[in-house]
Amino acid sequence: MNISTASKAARLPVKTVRYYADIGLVSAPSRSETGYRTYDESAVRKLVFVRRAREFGFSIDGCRELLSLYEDKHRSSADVKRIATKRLREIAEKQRELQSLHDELTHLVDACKGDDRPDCPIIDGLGNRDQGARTPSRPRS
Amino acid sequence: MNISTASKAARLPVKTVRYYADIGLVSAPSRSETGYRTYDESAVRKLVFVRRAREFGFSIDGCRELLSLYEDKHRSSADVKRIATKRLREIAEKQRELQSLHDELTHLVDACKGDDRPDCPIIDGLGNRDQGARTPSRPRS
DNA sequence: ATAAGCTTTCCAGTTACTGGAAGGTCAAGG
DNA sequence: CCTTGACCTTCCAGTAACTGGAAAGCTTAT
Repeated sequence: MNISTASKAARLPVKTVRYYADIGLVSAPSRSETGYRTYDESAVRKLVFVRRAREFGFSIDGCRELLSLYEDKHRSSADVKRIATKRLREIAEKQRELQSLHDELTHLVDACKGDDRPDCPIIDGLGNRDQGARTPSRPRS
Repeated sequence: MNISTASKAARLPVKTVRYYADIGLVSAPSRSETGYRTYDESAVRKLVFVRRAREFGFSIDGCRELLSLYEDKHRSSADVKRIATKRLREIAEKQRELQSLHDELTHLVDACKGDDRPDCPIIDGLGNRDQGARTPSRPRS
C-alpha cells in the first residue's frame, strides 16, 4: 500500500510517516519502480505502535528503544517494564510540578479582584515575590 | 551593570538574557562605549518577572503580553486575571491528560510480570490495543 | 605584556514535526 | 492522445525557546 493508505491505517499524518522513515524509526519495507514508498501490515503495526508510544509521551529515542524491544522476539518483559516504569516516574514528577503551579496560580488569581484598577496581585506575585533580585519594595498607592 | 551581573541578579543564564534582548522581550536599557549591554534595576525586575512567568508556563508571547500589562500603569487587573485564568485552565487540562496517561501506563506496568519471558502486556498494550482507547471491553482471560 | 575572564556577533544544533515549492506518476474522462 | 486532479517524490525553511561554540574585541590583574 502507498503512504497515504498506511498513514490512514496508522492514523498518523503522511508527513509524519515520511519523517519517521527519514529518521530511520519506521522505514517503508520497499519502494515501487517509480520510487513510491510501499508499506505492508507489519510496517503499519509499527507505525501504530509508535503513535501509541508517542501518545504516552515517549520521546522518539524512547520509541526507538521500545520498538527494538517490540521487534525482538527474545526480549524480556523486564526490559520493557524498566523503561515504562521510568516514564511513569517522569509523568508523576510532571504532575507534581503542575500541581504546585496550579496551586500557586490559583492563589494569585483568587486574590485578584479583576476590576478596572491597576492594583493586581498576579502582577505583584509574578514580579516582586522574589528575594533573589532584592528589589526595593515598591510603594503601593 | 554588565550582562553577567544582571543575569545573576535575575537568576537567568547569560545566553537567555541575551536571547530575550535579541527577540525584543527585555532589552538592555543602554550600551557601554565599547558595546557592552548595560542593565539597571528596572531591567532586572523585568527579567525576574519574565523568569517567574516562564516558570508558570507562560509562553514567550504570553510573557510579552503580561509584560506590556506589567509596564502599563493604567492596565486593569481584569486583563491580567483573564490571561492568568486562561493559563490556569490550560494547566488543568494538562493535568487531566497526564492523569489518564498515568492511569493507563500504571495499568500496563502492573499487569507486567517483569520477568525474563518475552510475553509483555506493556508491549501488547502499546501495539495491539489500538481500539481499546474508547472500547474498554478488554477480554480478561 | 600577557593571561584570564569578561563581552560581542553570528552560526548551528536541539525536538518532532509541519508547510510549501518544484516536479514526477497515475487513473479517469473527453 | 491530452488534460485534469490526486497522489507521490525530494528538498528547503520554519516552529519554540533556547543552548553551544567559534572568532574576535574589551577589561583587569599580575
